[in-house]
Amino acid sequence: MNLKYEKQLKKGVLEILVLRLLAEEAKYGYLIIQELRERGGDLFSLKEGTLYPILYRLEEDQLVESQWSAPKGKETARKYYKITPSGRQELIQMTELWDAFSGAVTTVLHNDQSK
Amino acid sequence: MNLKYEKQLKKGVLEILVLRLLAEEAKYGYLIIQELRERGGDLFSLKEGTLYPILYRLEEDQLVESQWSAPKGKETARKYYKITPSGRQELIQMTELWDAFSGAVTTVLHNDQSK
DNA sequence: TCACATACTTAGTATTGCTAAGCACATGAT
DNA sequence: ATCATGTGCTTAGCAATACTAAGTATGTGA
Repeated sequence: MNLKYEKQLKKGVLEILVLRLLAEEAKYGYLIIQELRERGGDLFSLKEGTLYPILYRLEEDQLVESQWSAPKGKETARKYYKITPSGRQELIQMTELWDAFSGAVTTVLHNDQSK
Repeated sequence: MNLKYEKQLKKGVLEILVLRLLAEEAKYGYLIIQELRERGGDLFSLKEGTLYPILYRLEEDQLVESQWSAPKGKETARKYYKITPSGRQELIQMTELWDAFSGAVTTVLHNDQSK
């Protein structure tokens, strides 16, 4: 049942990924969902019910800030999130942690001692 | 707060790691904890309260089988877990999933489009 | 005797991704 | 005109899992 493991693998990682996308430029939620699907296909696809709580947590931790757009013409109002300075610092540390962690996992999984 | 993210990164991965260790040879719980700490340091350190439920889940899913050791002399009885054939199949699929997933995450995190 | 390591178990908590539903608006097809 | 679809945000409740913390039992060394 790969779906089960796939779901678990996402835990914790989605938060880093979202922060990374926001480090490029301010974005709104719906766009983040689309970009994640573009970059990771099914592996990173997620529903609104997953993303928005992540954004709320990031904002609560002051890693991002939000601002409603002033809709021009017929546009729907969008809530734009941008990364904060402390968000950038945190992203650096999280990236280092990810590199160390994923490297260690890969080493164990591919370290063939089983003859 | 790196501890928080570290905890989340482990989710789902610990199960694969435990299965991988058992693919080498039959092992008992306490030994698995020690080997994980050896191989991943703090990143993989886990408490009994985390490991044993993982083993029970793996057994419930029939990916591993357990057998109590016949204690020789003064030894404490130990419960040995060994991987099953379907456990080996699952491990292969989980490893492929991990490689694809971790590769995709690393690509996003290190893809410098932020100028 | 008392602390510690080994070895397994389990109850309860927090985090987080999920489903599912809802609201509001715009657009295109029937 | 109505109805489905896409955009865009919100929220309640569920399930999985790593955690803390405590318990049981044995053996060893100070």
